[in-house]
Amino acid sequence: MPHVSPNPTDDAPRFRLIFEALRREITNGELAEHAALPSERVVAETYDVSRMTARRALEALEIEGLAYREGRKGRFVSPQRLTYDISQMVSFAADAQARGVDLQIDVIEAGPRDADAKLARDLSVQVGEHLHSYTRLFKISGHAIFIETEFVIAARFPDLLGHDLRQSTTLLLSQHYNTLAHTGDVIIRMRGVSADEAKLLGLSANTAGIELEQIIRDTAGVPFCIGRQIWRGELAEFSARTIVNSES
Amino acid sequence: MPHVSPNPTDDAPRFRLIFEALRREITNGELAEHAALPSERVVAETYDVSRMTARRALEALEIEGLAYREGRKGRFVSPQRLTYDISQMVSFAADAQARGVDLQIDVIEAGPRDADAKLARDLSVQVGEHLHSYTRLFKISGHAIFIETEFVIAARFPDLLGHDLRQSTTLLLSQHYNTLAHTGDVIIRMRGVSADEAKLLGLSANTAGIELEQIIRDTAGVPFCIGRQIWRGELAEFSARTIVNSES
DNA sequence: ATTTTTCCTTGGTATATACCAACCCAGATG
DNA sequence: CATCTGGGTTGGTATATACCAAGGAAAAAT
Repeated sequence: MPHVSPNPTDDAPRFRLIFEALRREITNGELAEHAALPSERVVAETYDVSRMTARRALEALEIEGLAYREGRKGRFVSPQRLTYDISQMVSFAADAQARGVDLQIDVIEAGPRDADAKLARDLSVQVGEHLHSYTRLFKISGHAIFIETEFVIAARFPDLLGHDLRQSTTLLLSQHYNTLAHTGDVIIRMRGVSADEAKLLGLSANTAGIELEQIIRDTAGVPFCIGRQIWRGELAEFSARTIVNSES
Repeated sequence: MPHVSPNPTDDAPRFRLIFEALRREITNGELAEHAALPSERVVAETYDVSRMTARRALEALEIEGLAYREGRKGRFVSPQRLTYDISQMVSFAADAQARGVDLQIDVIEAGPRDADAKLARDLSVQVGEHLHSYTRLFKISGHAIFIETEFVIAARFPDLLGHDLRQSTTLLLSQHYNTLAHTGDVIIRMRGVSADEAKLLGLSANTAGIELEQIIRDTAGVPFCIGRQIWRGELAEFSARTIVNSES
């Protein structure tokens, strides 16, 4: 009997009730991290709603950060959020390895790239300056977390791309080129992931993610690296320690 | 003729093509900031798709940060993103006023509140300690930007709620209680807004937003204020200046 | 001139259906 | 044994429809 009109017991939308029921299952621990959630069709049948309504409930879980999709395999319970400390300029890779996390870095692309207007400005070089550019996918325990593209001044780091990029580049730059990250500017914003990014992250296009843009400077205050990361928004959180410029 | 099968000219989903067409209109400047976008029904007719498909295209614009919804009034072009510098502990209110922004603060709620486990830990007080709590809605040029709830130790700031809260509380605390923000910890994460928050921000429930949690400490390093903000994700970005702890 | 009413537009929710592409696994084939 | 091949699963896209509630604006009543 379709269109029976609003729910009699509760005036909240039906997808919301389903969402709350599933959320309870997750927070109660009935569903463990990375456990498979019921599929759209199963949810639809279980709660006697259409598949579209079931989907809305499941999508609400994703937005809430409680679930994630893995391509066409299904939906799964999100693990605890990963905290990334942006005020410690220590590289994510070095930090993760130090904490014994099962980190894996895939190199997606690496090659030369000339500075466009924005890169030139951020790196304080001329437009057209030769840069190295490399894009890497960071995974933890097999789960994609974020994609990072970095741009460094080629003249300053000759043959950088000849090294193995599946490791912390912070360490690489300090060990082989005597360049130490000292200060940096970071910008964080929410935005939709592109089709390419979605594919790498195992998301569907137009999912919201968090973009992190970093300008990294050496001890002399000279910028030498631009990093752009796009994170799965539901898996990460960013912490910072701030000290006031005591203008008192 | 329904179900005519994939688009012949382009194999991208149809909602994506519409999304891109609308995006072009926005980035080209054909649609100004805060200008009304065509409604779901108009888009559906214009591009000869069903309303659901039209809706998907419009929702993609929201995720991308290019559009926002205002209740049931319609969708509008997002203004330029607001940058909030989290490493300058200067209050948002004071900063905005200094830059001549038309900021308006609505007090939603204010009253006593006892510390729960998490608040007690963050403020280094006993569970049950009396706190002042107040929730305020920040708007710029009439557009809601974020909701902030702050918790301060009541004993330290007697009669704080007797003051006008429609101003920078950073200033309030420094002028009347001689307490200066000096250091702070910030956490940023993406999460869905609750139904209440959505109403205040003029969003629909289960839209993604950005949550910002701050612990603010005085010059002696003693925490005295916890702030929790939930931002419209598409309208904001957060910047930070970081200095490495030079562990070299 | 002000208030009330009505109507239309807008997004919000929901159903029912259809076909597609990717994926996984089990069973058949080589 | 390894490699194909189906069939079933999953989400992805898309249509067509229906009714609701909130909001705005113009029309009607006061």
